[in-house]
Formats: sequence, structure tokens, C-alpha cells
Amino acid sequence: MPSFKKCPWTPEEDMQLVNYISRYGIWNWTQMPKHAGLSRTGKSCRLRWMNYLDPQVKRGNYTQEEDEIIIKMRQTGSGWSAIAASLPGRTDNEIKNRWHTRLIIKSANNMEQIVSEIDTLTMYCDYQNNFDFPEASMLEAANEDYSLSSHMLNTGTSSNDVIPPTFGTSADPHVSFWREPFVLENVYDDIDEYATYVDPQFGMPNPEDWFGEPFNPYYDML
DNA sequence: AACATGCTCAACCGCCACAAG
DNA sequence: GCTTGTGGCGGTTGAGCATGT
Repeated sequence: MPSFKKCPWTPEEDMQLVNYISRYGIWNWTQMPKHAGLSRTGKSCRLRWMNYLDPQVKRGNYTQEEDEIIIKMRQTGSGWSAIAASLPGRTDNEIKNRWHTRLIIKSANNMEQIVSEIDTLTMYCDYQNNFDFPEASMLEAANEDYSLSSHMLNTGTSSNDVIPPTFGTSADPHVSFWREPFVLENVYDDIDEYATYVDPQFGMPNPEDWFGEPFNPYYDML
């Protein structure tokens, strides 16, 4: 695990950056810190301005409408920057934080999401067993989405309740599932356990029903 | 009151795309 | 076509605050 010291911006540094940009504008992030007398990288300056100092940045107090937009766009695969573009005043970083701290649970609180999780997993099975699937990024997405499941399973519980396994993280008792050679039986084992945590009101479908039918939305692409 | 745990968010990193030379 | 510089994106981390025990 990398260990690096975080170095918060001081009010003086903020002032320097704001003064410089208000006077000369943004012309080159790499050169700017030198001219502004800041001992920061251009990237750091850019991030500080974009996420914090820019007067157009809105802070806190997300409306329900904003949350819904984030959830919808995220579910359709939009990137953070695309979502930020749809929410004036919100930054990608802020939206990302919002997602990971609040919305990921809300998002999972519907059946469609659960089905999507299963579909993603099914695609993964198909890939591993039958195809040399070229879209490596899809696998990463599958892993991420499956990780999402653990958050989903928390729906309706408080932080003090028993937390189901956290798939795909260092604390994940199932982490070996993703790192070992793929074995279909492992999927069933995990799905079974996964299903036991789902709120019964959702009427979790039998995983066998889902895996019994060949399913791969990417067949047409192959 | 003291400690443990969880949550939030600013800040960093690595990687990628693109443009210019 | 290759190299280099720059900006942008997404993932991750750590500090500090809030809350619970």
C-alpha cells in the first residue's frame, strides 16, 4: 500500500492561486505554479481550482433531483465527467464522492439493479468459459459492479447491522474468487450466499434460473 | 470522558488521449 | 511515425470530523 503524505492547501496558497488566475487567467497549468510562486505541481493547482476554488463550484446540499440524475447516468454507464457536465456547479470529484458515500446504496435499492448484477456476472461466466473476449474493460466493470453488490446488500440496514461480505476488496473473504482460475461452481457458491442477504421483498430469482439459459448480450458483437 | 468506529471529502496517483514538434 | 508535454479522468488514500459505545 503506497504511503504518501497528503498536503492540504493553505489559505495563503489558495489566495495566491486565485489572485494569479483572476489576473492572468488559465493559460498553462504546468507553468502556472512557477509564475504564481506556488510550490505545487500543475496538476495539483488544476485540481484545486476545478474542485474547490472556482467560484462556479457549488458545495454540499445535493437536491433529490441531482441525486437522481447521478444515479440514472451512472446506471447507464456515464463517466464522472459526463455526469458533472450535466450538473452545473458540480465537479466530477465531488460527484464521485457523493456516489461512493451515499448514492451507491440508493442506486442498488431496486430490482433492476439486482438483475443487472446477475447479467453482468453471467457475461463474465460466458467470457471465461467460451470466449477470448477483447473488452478487458468489461471485466473490470464486472468486477466493479460485483463489488457494488455488497453495498446493495446493505440496503435497509444501519451501519451497526451485520455487513455482508465485501466482494472484491482487501476485506473480501471472497477475494480469491476473482483471483483464482475461474471455476463456475465458485460462482454458484457465491451467488447462493449473495442471494441469502437480499431483502426477501425483492423476490430474489433463483440463480439457477438465470444461469440455466445461455445469456450474453455481446453475442452479436462476437 | 475516552476510545473505537464510521463517514466524508480533499488530494494524490497512474493511466490515457490528444496535440505539437 | 515517434516522442514529448499537457490536460483530463477514474480509482484510491488519509486526515479530520461525527457518532456510537
